[in-house]
Amino acid sequence: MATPYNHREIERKWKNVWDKKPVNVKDDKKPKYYCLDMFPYPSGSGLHVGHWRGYVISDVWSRYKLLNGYYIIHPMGWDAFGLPAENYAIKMGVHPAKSTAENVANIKKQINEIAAIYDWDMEVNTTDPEFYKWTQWIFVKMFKAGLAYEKEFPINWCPSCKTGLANEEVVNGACERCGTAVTKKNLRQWMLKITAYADRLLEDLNKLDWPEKVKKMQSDWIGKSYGAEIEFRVENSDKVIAVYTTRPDTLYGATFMVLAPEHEMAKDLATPETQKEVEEYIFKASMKSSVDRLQDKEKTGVFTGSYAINPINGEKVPIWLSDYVLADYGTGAIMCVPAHDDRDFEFAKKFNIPIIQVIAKDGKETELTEAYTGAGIVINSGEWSGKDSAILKKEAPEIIEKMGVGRKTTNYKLRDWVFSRQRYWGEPIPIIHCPHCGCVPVPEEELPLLLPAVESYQPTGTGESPLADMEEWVNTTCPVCGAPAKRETNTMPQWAGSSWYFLRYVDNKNKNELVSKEKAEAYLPVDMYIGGVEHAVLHLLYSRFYTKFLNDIGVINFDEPFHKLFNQGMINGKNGIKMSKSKGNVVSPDDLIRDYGCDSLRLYELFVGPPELDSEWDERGIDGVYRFINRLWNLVMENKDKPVKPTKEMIRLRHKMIYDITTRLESFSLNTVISGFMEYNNKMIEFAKKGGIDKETLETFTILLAPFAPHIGEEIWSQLGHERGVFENTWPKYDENAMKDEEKEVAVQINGKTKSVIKLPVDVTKEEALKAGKECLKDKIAGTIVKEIYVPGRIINIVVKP
RNA sequence: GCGGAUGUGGCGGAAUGGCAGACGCAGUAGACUCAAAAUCUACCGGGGGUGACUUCGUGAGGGUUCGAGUCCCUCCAUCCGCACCA
Repeated sequence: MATPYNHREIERKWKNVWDKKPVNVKDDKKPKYYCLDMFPYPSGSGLHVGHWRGYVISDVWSRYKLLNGYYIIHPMGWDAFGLPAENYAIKMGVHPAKSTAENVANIKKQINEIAAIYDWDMEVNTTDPEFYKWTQWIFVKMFKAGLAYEKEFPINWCPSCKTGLANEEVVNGACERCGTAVTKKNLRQWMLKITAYADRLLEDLNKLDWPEKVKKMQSDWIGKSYGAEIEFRVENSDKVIAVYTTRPDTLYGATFMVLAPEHEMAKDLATPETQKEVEEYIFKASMKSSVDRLQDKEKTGVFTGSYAINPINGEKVPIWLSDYVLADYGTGAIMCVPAHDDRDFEFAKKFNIPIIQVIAKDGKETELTEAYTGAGIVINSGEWSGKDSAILKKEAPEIIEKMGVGRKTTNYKLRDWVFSRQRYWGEPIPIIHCPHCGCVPVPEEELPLLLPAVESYQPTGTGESPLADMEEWVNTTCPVCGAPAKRETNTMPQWAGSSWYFLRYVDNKNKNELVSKEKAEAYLPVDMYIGGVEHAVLHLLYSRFYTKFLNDIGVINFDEPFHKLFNQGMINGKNGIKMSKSKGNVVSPDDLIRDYGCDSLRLYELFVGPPELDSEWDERGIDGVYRFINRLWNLVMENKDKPVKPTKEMIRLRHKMIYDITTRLESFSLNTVISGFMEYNNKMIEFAKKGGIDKETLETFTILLAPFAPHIGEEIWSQLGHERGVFENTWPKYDENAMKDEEKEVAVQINGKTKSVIKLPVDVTKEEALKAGKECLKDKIAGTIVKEIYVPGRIINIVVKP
């Protein structure tokens, strides 16, 4: 009996070997392949089996590419600024710098248990001044390019996190982090003009090999629409109100107009009779939170008392105020066509405003019980009547433009990025407020602007950051005129560092540049990015924006950061419940590694289910892969020294194995790769029982398995008598001819139902096959044969009529 | 409301339009053992039949096809995203 497989000893052995001699070393003669994980924020609770999955996938892919002859860039770092780290620090009563350092050390230890080929020489930490120097530098460059600007307006405010939030951080009216309902707060903010890149961010999605879902989420988030701005003159006044519409074809049906309560003209439109009511409505709207605004299904509104003139037909239309119109989209005012817009219909019904149908499916006016939003024939529209509404929709903007009452235009849902946070644990925004010169950036040579140590880092809740209390830090002099001036006290959001960290890995010790031209050209951009889907419109959009900006100012020579993206599914606890400390269903990898070994856990992480879907963790399932490893070990131990001449069947098995594993791996069907290993292992055991299995097949299996289970891969490879490591091989190639069977089992059917199975040579002719098929079914064919079908190697189907 | 994904044994899941349930977990029986664990062997969707067999079966209902889990249409359920963006 051979020595049983001892995972503890063998895994320790190979970890030591790799520490001394890593399997992936820098080699500029090889093509590079950059495989990146979304870097973690170092929380105090550590990793669970769900976090492992993404890291295992990226390591398997990296090692596969390594065997295909690439030099692999596979770095890891820490997204250590931001609310999670700071909230943890406040909870535990320690300084964020200290708790962050401890958590990084802890998680690094856990990540090393995965045995991934991370290159720790490339490690970055967003809280390291040598790193955030460049985060600040990018901000200064954006400021100089006019892309960072100050603005005071009511922003999304999380009362629990006590900070402002970007639109992307508000989910269903609640804070993305803590779930607290978001309120509005009027604050002076630093903004980044991401809208200046809206078109490029939208169009360049086409270049990306990303999941369609993520591309769609980004394109919906950018939300480009095509339409027209149309000017309505206010009756008895020289005021003009512009509205934005995507349906200029319905202009004749506009029977009223609605302005957002925040619209600059809202108050002025009130007449003495309506003034009180209008002011009340405006006040009430200003008090509403975004959650209230979402939840109020019933439309509210107030008539201003003024009328506008529809420019196409000179009709008088009443001007209303309602909070269903958003102030910061389009012009903050809309023309309302109740017959062809659901919201306008609802509003018109409630306030008894006339409804005029201008589009009919078949050209005939009908009684409308709801808005008709589809296309059709234009009616009741003067000289436009009779046209096809879809065509008119495209023509109308030009007609309006010629009339001098508007123009063709586009709009975006995307808003500029609220970039300042009223919190301590972030990069200080490197701006100095000078009473004479205004906003002046900290000179580039003075960066990094260090985050000062403060005694109280708790958020103040006042809209000021804790830095505001540090007089000696806040008070400074203007770098331009030397006058006394004050520092900006807001900090950057967590997304600041993560928007560009992947660029820094390849040149993380460069004191003079964010990344050198040579290294950027040699190693960037990222070829494969692996992480969860939760960042679809946050980190992934921001990173694209940063990359495009850095490309524009000549730092890098590409404008998309991540060529291919893979979103792994989550691993949940029993009954699909998300793993969390409070639910008590967190499965830690530590015990599993002790009992089953790293290789078993790596295999099981992939075997649980398709990598792109969420999976349920079943504790007992890992026994299956553990048994597989042991059976493989026993097979190798019992057969490695037997000289077995490979038979045709063994050679066929070997090539089929390479083919199956490679095609499944290439299509990222990693769960079926693992089941493939089990299948082929079982087949090799069958051969072994009948006399033996040849060494080359065992070797091939070992190389294929090595990226998935590297310890046992190395160990078996060395047991098979090799001095050099298993990763010094190249990925095996299959030969199509060698994997072809001589005979195939063919199902014989009558009317599509299998009645028998026969073995046929693969080169049999159709006639011979059908003859053999009919021969074996001769007792069962009752009636006349109407059709005979033969699909080589698969089925014979005899179609019979009774 | 709009958009997307998913739906297959007791469970996780496999199936270029061609033998549904690969692979694994759990389970049943047997071998080994004083015994247990581990391991090995066999079985393992439902109904019917002693049996070679037969019949039903991939969320529901239609359709296309010699043949449908797979393609088309209409629903249902679950999950995710967006949500007054004019």
